[in-house]
Amino acid sequence: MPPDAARRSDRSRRAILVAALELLEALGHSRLTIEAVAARAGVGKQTIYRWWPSKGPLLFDAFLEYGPAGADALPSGVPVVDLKRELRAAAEELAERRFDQVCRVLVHEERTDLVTLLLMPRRMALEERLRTAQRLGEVRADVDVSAAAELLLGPVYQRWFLRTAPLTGEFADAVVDLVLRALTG
Amino acid sequence: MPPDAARRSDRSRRAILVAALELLEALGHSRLTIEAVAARAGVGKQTIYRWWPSKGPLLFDAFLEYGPAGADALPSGVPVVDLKRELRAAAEELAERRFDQVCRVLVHEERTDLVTLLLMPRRMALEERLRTAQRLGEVRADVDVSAAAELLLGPVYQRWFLRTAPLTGEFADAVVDLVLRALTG
Amino acid sequence: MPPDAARRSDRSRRAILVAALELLEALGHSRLTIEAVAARAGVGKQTIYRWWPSKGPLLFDAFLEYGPAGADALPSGVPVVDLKRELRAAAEELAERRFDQVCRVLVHEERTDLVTLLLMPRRMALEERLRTAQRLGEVRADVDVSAAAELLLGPVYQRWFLRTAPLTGEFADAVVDLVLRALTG
Amino acid sequence: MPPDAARRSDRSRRAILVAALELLEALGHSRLTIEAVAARAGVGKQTIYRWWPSKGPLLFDAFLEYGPAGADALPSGVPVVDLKRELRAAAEELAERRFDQVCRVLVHEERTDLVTLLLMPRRMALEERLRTAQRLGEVRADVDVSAAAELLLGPVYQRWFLRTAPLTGEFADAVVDLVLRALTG
DNA sequence: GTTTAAGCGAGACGGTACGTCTGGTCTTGGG
DNA sequence: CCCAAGACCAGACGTACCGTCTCGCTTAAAC
Repeated sequence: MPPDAARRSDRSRRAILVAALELLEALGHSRLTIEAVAARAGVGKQTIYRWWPSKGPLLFDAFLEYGPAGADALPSGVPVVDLKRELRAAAEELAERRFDQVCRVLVHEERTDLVTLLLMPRRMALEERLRTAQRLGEVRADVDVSAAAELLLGPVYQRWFLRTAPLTGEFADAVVDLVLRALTG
Repeated sequence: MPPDAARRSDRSRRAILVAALELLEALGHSRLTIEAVAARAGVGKQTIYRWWPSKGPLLFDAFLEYGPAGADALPSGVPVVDLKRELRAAAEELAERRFDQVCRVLVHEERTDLVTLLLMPRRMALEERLRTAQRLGEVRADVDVSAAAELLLGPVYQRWFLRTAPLTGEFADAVVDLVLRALTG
Repeated sequence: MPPDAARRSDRSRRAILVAALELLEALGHSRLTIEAVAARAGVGKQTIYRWWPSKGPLLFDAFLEYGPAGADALPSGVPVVDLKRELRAAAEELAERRFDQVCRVLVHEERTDLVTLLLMPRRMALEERLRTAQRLGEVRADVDVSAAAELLLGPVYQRWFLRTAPLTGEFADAVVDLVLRALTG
Repeated sequence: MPPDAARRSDRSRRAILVAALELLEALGHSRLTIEAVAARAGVGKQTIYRWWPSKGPLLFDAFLEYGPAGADALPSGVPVVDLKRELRAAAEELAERRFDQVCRVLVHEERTDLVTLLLMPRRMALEERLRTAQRLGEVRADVDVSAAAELLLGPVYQRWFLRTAPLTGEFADAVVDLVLRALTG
């Protein structure tokens, strides 16, 4: 039977999540071991295995709880500016070591549900900006917002994941400019 | 000092590469072990470690040598048709188990140089089609072919490694249609 | 830090010792591997390495625990008879495969302290008989019992480890007869 | 078929024997590997395996060829003095590292024929002294010279092989004194 | 207030694979 | 055809982690 969450030690839980993130940053995803997390957290291995099935979900929780706040600037109302801001923010997020490594663990474990969850807020915000742009007539009305978001994020994700080229703000801007040409009347 | 490549046993080399691919297909990248490859190839483990540092480069070589031939159809000369063909081919390649698994091992081992190498031929072909289109005036002369290729491939690669949605031919076509709008006069 | 002996699994410990002796008997000391002992005992290799540094001490413990009982006959009180009995017993012990093989492993690993420990009981018994003989006046009072024991055991041990000649009971008797001439008035 | 001894390279042979003894002295018998001998001798491994079946015979040859000369003093004619000289010489020989290690390899490989060959000269000399003593009436005529030699050497070999106690000249003398009591009228 | 019964730190356990080392054989090119 | 060199197959070595298990010990709810 599953463990009783009510009696769970919050002290241990937090120690584990913090230790996981610290080690992830220090060692990278492939050298991170559950054993080391337990040792650094001063916790029995079983306490980790009791609450998480593997590294992936553990790091996911760790990131959710101790990851960066991500307080975004308010939209300016100018579509092209806001879209660029949003895509640059996405690129910067991916460049952060913790975020990057967590995502890579999740991709490696094929936990796409969790990766998606992690990437979703950014995507929702981007779609919101696209809808605004649509309302203002800067994007054609027949454009599928979801497809458009994929078009914008695709090149960014690719550069991140495959590291084919540096993931700069200028690149993000260029993508926005190019894609916008496809979306305008 | 490094081993003497001139005296290398080609018989063993081929047996190892074949065994690696077979086991990769049967077990997937996470269950594939060097030990099993050696056993199936009828080879000492040392013979693998002598020539490859880890699973990643081993599978890379295996795929290069015994991967699919990739005999592509001749270009039709109609840019939109050829671009769609090319992007569909890229998507189909990624969907193939062997290719997928090899790439994932390489990403996990942080050997993105090799992933890039693996993906490069497709990209080169795509850029060639774009240049043809440019010559025919279907793509503006000022468009950066490399950036355009990234725009086309980005969404496809994203769906592949994040598995956020099925990687169909229709999707590839849609990407081409959308991006072409950005690239035409 | 060293492992916690209190939490040691006695089941595993016994299984390992038994397996070690069985394999020693079946294979001889040079073909005996830790790996095989672990497999036969149904135990992880680490459980052996955790508690023993090498084959030598492992086999030593195994022999101490599961070696022959050594229930010796009561002394008859006749010195020459008891000395012969004792030396014959020593010779027979050395002829036993398990004992022989354990000693050879220990000598090879330069653990002569343990060999000595293994041979000590026999020697103590022999010295006891010599003291009795001394009390009865069959051995001169000024004889060093320890040196005398060495004189008796030396030829036996020599034949054992050099295998220069068969180690028979008659030989042991002859040694006793000869040495006694040196020890009597 | 066996290799053709006539075409054997004497240069290699000597280099191997010297290297073997040097490494034996440096590493001890259990850490000595054929591989290291070949490397140090600048010789292919096969050249060793072609001419010697294992470490034992190799070291035996090495010792015979490059071991100490052992030019012994002339006998004094006084039996007890000569016997003591002889047994002390035996003890000193065994104390020498090279001799010791070669013997141990041979004992470990159960090549008692070769050990015997190595120890035989000493034993022959000792028996010669015993026969002289017998001729001079210091040893009874009915004493079996061979058995007597065994009685003398046994304790010495034992202390050497098992290292139960230091193998001093005094000890050798004491053995002679004690045993002589058994051999005189 | 005691008594349970869980979670907990600790770490031993049976396993699996690692990457290294050595043994003994086979192959290649040079002399 | 011997030799140096060293690649080869084979398989044991000792280590690192895996995920499970068992120990006492808190510790908080249920009695």
